[in-house]
Amino acid sequence: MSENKELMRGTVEVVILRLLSEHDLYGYEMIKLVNERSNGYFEWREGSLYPCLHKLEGDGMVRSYMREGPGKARRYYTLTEEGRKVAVERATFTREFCAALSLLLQPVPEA
Amino acid sequence: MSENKELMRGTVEVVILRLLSEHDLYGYEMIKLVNERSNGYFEWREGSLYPCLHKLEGDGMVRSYMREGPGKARRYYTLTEEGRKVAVERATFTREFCAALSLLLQPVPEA
DNA sequence: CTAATATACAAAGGCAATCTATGTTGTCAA
DNA sequence: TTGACAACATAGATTGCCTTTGTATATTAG
Repeated sequence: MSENKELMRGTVEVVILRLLSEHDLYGYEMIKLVNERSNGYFEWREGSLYPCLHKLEGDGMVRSYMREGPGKARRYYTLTEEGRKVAVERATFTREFCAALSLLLQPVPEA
Repeated sequence: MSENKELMRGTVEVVILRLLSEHDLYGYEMIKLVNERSNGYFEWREGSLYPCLHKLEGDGMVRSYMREGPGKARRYYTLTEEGRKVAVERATFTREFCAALSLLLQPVPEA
């Protein structure tokens, strides 16, 4: 499903923000979650995700904290107030963009 | 409408191919057409389009020819047989990708 | 008739998000 | 104890597009 990796561009941030709108998650969990939910259209790897998470943290969109438990300690991410606002805006915009693109790409009517 | 230029990535080629599936067009015309049809979500400029057209021609997806007429001579583009096939495939794939992304970005249900 | 604007094509150079690749540490099952 | 997997991390390369600049012609305004 790697027909066009370029399409993924600009989607990582907004997908992360949307995921965290439901509840806190740790990085590795996001990867599994997205790859399952997208019916194979997304194929996230660590290298795609972690740099982006760090950037979002630097931008004040998310905060992180360690949580101990069974297994290895995990770094959970949570939305800041700003992040929660931006999540809605960007998700809305991106859905509208998808709609506009799909419209442009409608099948050509048969003669 | 330049909230996220990265979203445009990987869309230029498929949109061109889809446009040419209807009838031949020249470059400048494509720009105007897309910017109108997309309700402002696309803001193509020359620098986005022409290099991509040349690439598609190099890849054997399109052919071009000059057409004289009133006004300045224009270079028209037309799909090759291969290009016509790829146009359908890529447009379909991209629409499915948009659907998958929109699904991921569904609004969070209110509590 | 002249200036300004729009049409039309072209290409060099740079950016920035992402991918590839690799590394580390810790856990668990065989 | 060895392999596989979980979990995080980052350096470096890639690449498509944007910005900028350039050319030339056509059209409209004044």
